[in-house]
Formats: sequence, C-alpha cells, structure tokens
Amino acid sequence: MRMTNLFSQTLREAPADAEAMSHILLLRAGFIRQLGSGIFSYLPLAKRTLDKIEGIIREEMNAIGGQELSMPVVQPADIWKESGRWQELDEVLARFKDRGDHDMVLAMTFEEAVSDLVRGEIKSYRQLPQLVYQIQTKWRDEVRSRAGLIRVREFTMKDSYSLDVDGDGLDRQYRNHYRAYHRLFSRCGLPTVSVEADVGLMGGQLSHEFIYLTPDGEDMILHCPSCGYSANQEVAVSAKVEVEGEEQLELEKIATPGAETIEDLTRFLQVPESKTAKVVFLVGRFGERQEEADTDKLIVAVIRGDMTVNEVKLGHVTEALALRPASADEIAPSGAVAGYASPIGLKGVLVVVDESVTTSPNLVAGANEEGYHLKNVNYDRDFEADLVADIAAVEAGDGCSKCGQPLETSRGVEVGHIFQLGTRYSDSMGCTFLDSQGKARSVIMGSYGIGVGRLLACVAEQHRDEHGLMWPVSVAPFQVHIVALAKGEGAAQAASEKLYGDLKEVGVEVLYDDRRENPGVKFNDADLIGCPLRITVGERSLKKGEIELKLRGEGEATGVPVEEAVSHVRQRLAGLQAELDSAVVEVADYQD
RNA sequence: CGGGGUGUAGCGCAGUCCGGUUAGCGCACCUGCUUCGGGAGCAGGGGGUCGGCGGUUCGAAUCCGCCCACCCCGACCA
Repeated sequence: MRMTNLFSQTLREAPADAEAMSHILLLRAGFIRQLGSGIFSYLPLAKRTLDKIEGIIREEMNAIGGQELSMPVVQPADIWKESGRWQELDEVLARFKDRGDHDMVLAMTFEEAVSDLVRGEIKSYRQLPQLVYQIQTKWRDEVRSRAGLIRVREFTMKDSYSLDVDGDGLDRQYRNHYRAYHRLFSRCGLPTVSVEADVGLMGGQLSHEFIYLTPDGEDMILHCPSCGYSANQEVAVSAKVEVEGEEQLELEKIATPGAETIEDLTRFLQVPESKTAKVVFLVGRFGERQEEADTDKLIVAVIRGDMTVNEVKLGHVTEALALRPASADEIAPSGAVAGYASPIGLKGVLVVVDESVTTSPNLVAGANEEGYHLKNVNYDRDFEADLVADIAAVEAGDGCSKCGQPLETSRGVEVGHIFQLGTRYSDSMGCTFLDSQGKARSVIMGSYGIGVGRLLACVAEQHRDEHGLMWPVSVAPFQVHIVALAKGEGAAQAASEKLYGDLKEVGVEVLYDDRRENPGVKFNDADLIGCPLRITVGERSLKKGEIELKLRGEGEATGVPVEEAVSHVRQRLAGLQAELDSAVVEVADYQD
C-alpha cells in the first residue's frame, strides 16, 4: 500500500479526550476514529490487524473442531423472553420495535440465537458433540464506555458455543478452549493469565477469565504467589480467620454522639475495626425469569467493620436479579437509623450476615437510635440472619484459602471469558436430544468469548514505546514499512519503487511511504504506525549499493545489498515469526 | 444514574471573569519557490452555524435559562 493512497493520516497531537495510551496511539497512528461514546470506526490499518487477529482466532478455533457460522445481530425479543433474559437484563440490552410493532433486540450475546438453532438442528445424541463459533458484532449499552477500545458499546466478539451430551463432554470442550485461548493470545503477542471468574449475566456454573495484566486495567485480580490460586476479586475467597474463644458479654447500650462511621466509632470507643459490625443497605430486584413482575426488597448486609461487602457474592447468595445502593427513603421504613444502624430489630428486610460476623463475639453495632450504639452484640443471641454466607471482598494480604499465604492483587483487562453454561439455556429454550435409550435430555452447553477489538487495544498497550506502536509480526497491519528518502525522480525513487514491487511480488505485505515529505516526518510516522520491519532507501546507502533494514524495536539499522534485500526481508520476518512461535507455550490445565 | 470536567476550523489551544471592529495562534490542508537521513524555510491561500435552542442587550463566543454531546471517577462486562 502506498501511503499516498492510504485512507488515513497520522496526527501529530492526540485529541484531548484520549487518556489511555492504546487509545492515544491508535488515534494518532490513524487506526481508529470515534463516532460516538463507545462507538468507533476501524480504518484500513486497524482493519488489517483485526483481520490478522481474527485469522489466528479462526485457526485456533478450527483446530479444536470449531465450525464457523454467523448469526443475526437484530433478533426478535421472543427468544430473549423465553430464556428469561428479557426480564433479567436491564438497559444493557438495547430494545426497539420494528414496523410491525414487534419487540426486537440488538444482540449483546448469542446464547438465545444458538439455542434456537440447536433445537431445530440437533435431534439425536449421534449429532453431538458440536462446536460452533462466529466473529460477530455485538451491542451492549454499557453503563460507561471508556479508555478507547477497551470498553465500548459496539464491538466485535468471537463467541463459540459447545454442545455436548454430558458434563464430561462439556469439560473436554472447556479445557480445549482453555488451552486454545492461551495459545491464541500468545500468538497475538499478548501475555495473559487465567483466573476464576464470576458467571455474571451468562449464568452457568464454572467460568474463567483471561486477563491481560496492566495497571490501567479495570478488573482486580487476586493471586497467591505460593500455590498459584488466582481469581477475580468478584469471586475470590480467602482463608477464614478463627477468632479465639471469648466469652459472650452482656449487651450494653452506650451513647456515641456523632459517631456515624466505623472510623468515628473506633476513635470514640478505642476499639479496633475488627470489633465492630457494619451494615450496608442495598436494594435487590427479585423476580422470576419468564415473568414480568419484579419486586424490590431491602437487603441489609452485615459484615465486620474491617471488611467490605462484595456485591457480586451478595447478589449470588440472595439470588437477586440486580442490586443497587438503597436511598435514605428506602432504608427508613425498616426502622434502621443511618449511621447507627444494625440488624437488631429490623422489620421486613433480608438480613445477610457475613461469616466473619458469626464467628466474632462481642461486637459494637448500631442501636438503630440516633446517637447510640450497642456493645457486646453477638450473632444468634442478639440478632438473626436470613442468610449466613461469605460476602466479603478479599483484599491484598488476606490469607489464601488453599495454602494460607498472603494474597497479592494486580489489575488487568479481561480479553476472554469462558463459561460452562450447562443447561441454563437448553432447559429454558427446549434444546433436547434423544439419547441412546430414546430418552429426551437437555443439551449441555458452554459459551466462550473473546473481545477482538479489546484484544487489539491490549496488544497496542503492551507493544509500544515513546515513539509509537510496535506490532508483533503476527498481527502487524503491514510486515514492512518502506521509507523512501526521495521526492519525485532520482535513484532512491527508482530503487524504492522496484523494491516495493519485488516485495509485493513475493507476498510480503508492505506499506510504502512514497509521500513527498521530509525524512524526519517519514521516520516518525513509521515509528508511530509500528510495522515490525523498516526499510530505508536513500541516496546515501544506495551509493554503496545498499538499502537499510531496521526492526522497529532496534536502535541501529543494518545495510544490505540492494539485490539481496528481498531475501533479507524474508529472513528477518521469518525470524520474528519464529521468535513469537517459540514463546507460545502449551499451558497446563486449570486447577479444579 | 450520582460526582467532576470540557465543548471556538481536521487536531491542539487562546479569547469568555470584565459584552463592543472583518474571531485569533500553532499543526494539518492547497499553490509556488527553496530545502531534503529523525516532525524544514519563505511567500501566498482555503477552511468557523464559537455544541444547540431560547432569553437579556443598541450589540453576545463572552451574561442568564434550558437542552445536547464528549471525557474522567464510582455501580456493569469481551
């Protein structure tokens, strides 16, 4: 591709509203342009690397038996009503009506669509197992898009769906994906770690996320340096701390004027945070799938003062469809007094108590009376719970639940997520097959996603320096960038043209800077765009019968004879590819 | 949705407090000449509903009101 024909230009300055480095660089290098919040156009350069990423994904999916198909983005709401997600999901699912006044949705994922396909096609156990996948556009009306391509509303995702007769089959496909994902991310040059994760709006029982670790990531990961346990904070568990036996003391009401926070309280009473109980008020939305009517209920979560509530865990144990912070008006009717609240004496609420509170005797808790707290509050004796569960957010330093060593935290971006769905969709949508006994059984499903655009952004984030992007060969928009130090006629011009033609001839992908620009401009743009191999063609080295080769990451260029240029280029590219291939390691299975 | 911020040419900004010529500057773009190995110089030129609507005023980018868009921080996810 000649740069004089390329449909984009580099920007010397980045738009002011870009902050993430991947966003700034992709914008400056002319890969992407923004149309609206979380809505982007991919220009030719980005499209090329996207295609390469998708190519790698296809190879890996095909290698584990995947068959590519394509499902519609606009779908009738009926199937979503059948699965129950029409009711379960809120605004993330974009809805509209067609001209016939039918409810329609913009697909945010495709479990319903495959399930519809499956119930039509799959009749017998003889047709299983199966693995289908697609690389398709999705729309999610995210609460907040951010960081360029990292979190957007319209995005393309590779999603695959496995269909099996039993759990063993599902497990096999799940493990296949687990390994394929690790291979594929490393083939793209992106280091990732896999962690146990929440199933979120997919439903199902087991799930892993593939995380690219970066301080700018939005997910919090906990991992144990000694035994390897790693999980998203949403589901992470830590070792239970046993409190040594302490006799239950008599309940005592004390005046604590103005002490409305745990911090105030510890200072006022001179007790550690771990000797207090705090409550968090949330409103849970409850309802049955397949039914329209929802009811809100106040949830009172009780946890020890030194810990925080993990809302994902709380959502699971309460089986609420959604949780949100409660307003003062919603709290008041229960009898709770903000700042001096406790579960003692509350009416009509769902009390969820963290395990930490049930094992900690003689805590200080609110008296539900302005200006007063209660001392020596004990679970069971003084108050009861509707649910006792682990609802604590695990933090750095907490003991690993497997080996007891302190856990560490890091941040990351989720680029892939795999789920063992089981029969969550086949049951609700009637995906059954006849087994060898002639009995109808539900298809066992798995679902596996990769955010393609996000993957591109993460690769950009990972491979860059102060001058610009540095694409791994496997996904670079072009393998070679020719900088022609010539304007119009001359030896350099002729040599560049010839080299460009020769390289294209042998199938090398080359971006040829044939613009009438000064050398500095061309070098800087080459660095910005970040093709792995740069060739400089200029009078200076041409006099020695040479052109110059430089890897994007290298400092110095090396001269090679003009006649040998093509073979040198192929060698260098092969070398880069080999280097990348050798970094692809087969990973061990996940730990159960 | 709550909190914070920004909207002036394709991009980066000044001007807005304190209303008053044809609304500026840098980059980018077009023409010409020169230059030519790490973001060149000179000369000339094109490009603006000052986010939108309404109001105040003799007069609004500037003051007032409403609305919209985008970004950042918190609850969601690939």
